[in-house]
Amino acid sequence: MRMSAEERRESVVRAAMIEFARGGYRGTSTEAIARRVGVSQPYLFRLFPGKQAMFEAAAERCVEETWRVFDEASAGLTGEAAAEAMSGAYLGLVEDRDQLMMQMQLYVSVFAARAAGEEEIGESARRLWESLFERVRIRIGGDMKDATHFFAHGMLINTLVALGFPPEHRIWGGFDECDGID
Amino acid sequence: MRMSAEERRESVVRAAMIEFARGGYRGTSTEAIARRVGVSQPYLFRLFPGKQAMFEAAAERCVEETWRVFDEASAGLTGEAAAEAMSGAYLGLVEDRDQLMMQMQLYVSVFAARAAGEEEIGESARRLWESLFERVRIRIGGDMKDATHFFAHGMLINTLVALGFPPEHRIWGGFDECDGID
DNA sequence: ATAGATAGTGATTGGCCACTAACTTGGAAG
DNA sequence: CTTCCAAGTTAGTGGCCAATCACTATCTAT
Repeated sequence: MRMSAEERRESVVRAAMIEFARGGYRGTSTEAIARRVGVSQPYLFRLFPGKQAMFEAAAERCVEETWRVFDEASAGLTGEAAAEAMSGAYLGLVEDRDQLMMQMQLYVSVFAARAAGEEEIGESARRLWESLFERVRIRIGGDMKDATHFFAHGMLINTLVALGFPPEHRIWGGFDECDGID
Repeated sequence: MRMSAEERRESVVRAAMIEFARGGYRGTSTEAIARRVGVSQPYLFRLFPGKQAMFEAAAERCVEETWRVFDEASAGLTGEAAAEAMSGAYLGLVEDRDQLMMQMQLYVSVFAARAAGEEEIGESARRLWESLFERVRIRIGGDMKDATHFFAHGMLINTLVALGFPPEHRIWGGFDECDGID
């Protein structure tokens, strides 16, 4: 039950990832996060300065986690082989829809923040994303075009998952032959 | 000032597209939409049964509009030429960020609705999307893989726009050589 | 044992927001 | 001119939710 603040923060981040992924920033109540953690709602504000900080922590964790998946899958590989391994790993993430959706929520939230005049959030999100892009690019051999294709197919997968197309649907077929990059 | 209910509904849909694109479903108040239309907030509820109906109308309009752009750009063309024309047209849409973002908002909202147990919304959204996919696929020659690539790059563009990468940023470079499909 | 610190709760509040009800205005046909 | 309908408004309500405050419980070190 009782745990250190650091441990609690960790479980809050994980719960926040799930809740924000499903409800978006505005559509998620801190109450829902607290319920998932198994803690009272006001206590969240001892662990984080505010709701936004929880979202940012969840978003950052999400990007880190994505790289971890890519990194593990392609350990020791380079070029085309690495690309195929990472594509396969990303397709595996389809099972864990929440992580893919947290990405999407990050994107739309950044846009909302920018539309509301808060550009700093956009900058840090861009840095996060670009650093993931760069690490992937280097891993698959350094070609810009290949990296672009890789990410493009990832973003399409996100969309198909969001819309709820079942993996056996024909639209998913396009991935069978090319595994993310061609 | 005074206009027919049908005309008003039309301007509400346009305003809703902009506001929902920027704020998302939960992050957009009907007050904001009403302000943009130039009408009192309660009057929206005479024109639409509720906020959700406004969102659905905006989403449907957004998909229609996307096809209209593709259709105009590729009129009379087929195959690779059509694909290039449509890719170019989509890149043109980057200027009008709101339309691209409304797409993203549709995707995450569908996921949220599904997470909340409302599957019907997901079904109609999938039908909408799939019908766009099909029309594009046929226009570019019928190949499934080509269509998948086309949409994948579209989704990546959405992401880059959301995050606010300026068009001159190097990450956009990957599009210079292949114009959306390779 | 007990003092101090750290983990955690219950009650509350002020603001926002979707939606309703009751009323007012404008304009076109007879 | 007046009557009637559709366009539009003002005022209000109930519910939700982030954040605060004052409080309690549990551990640890001396």
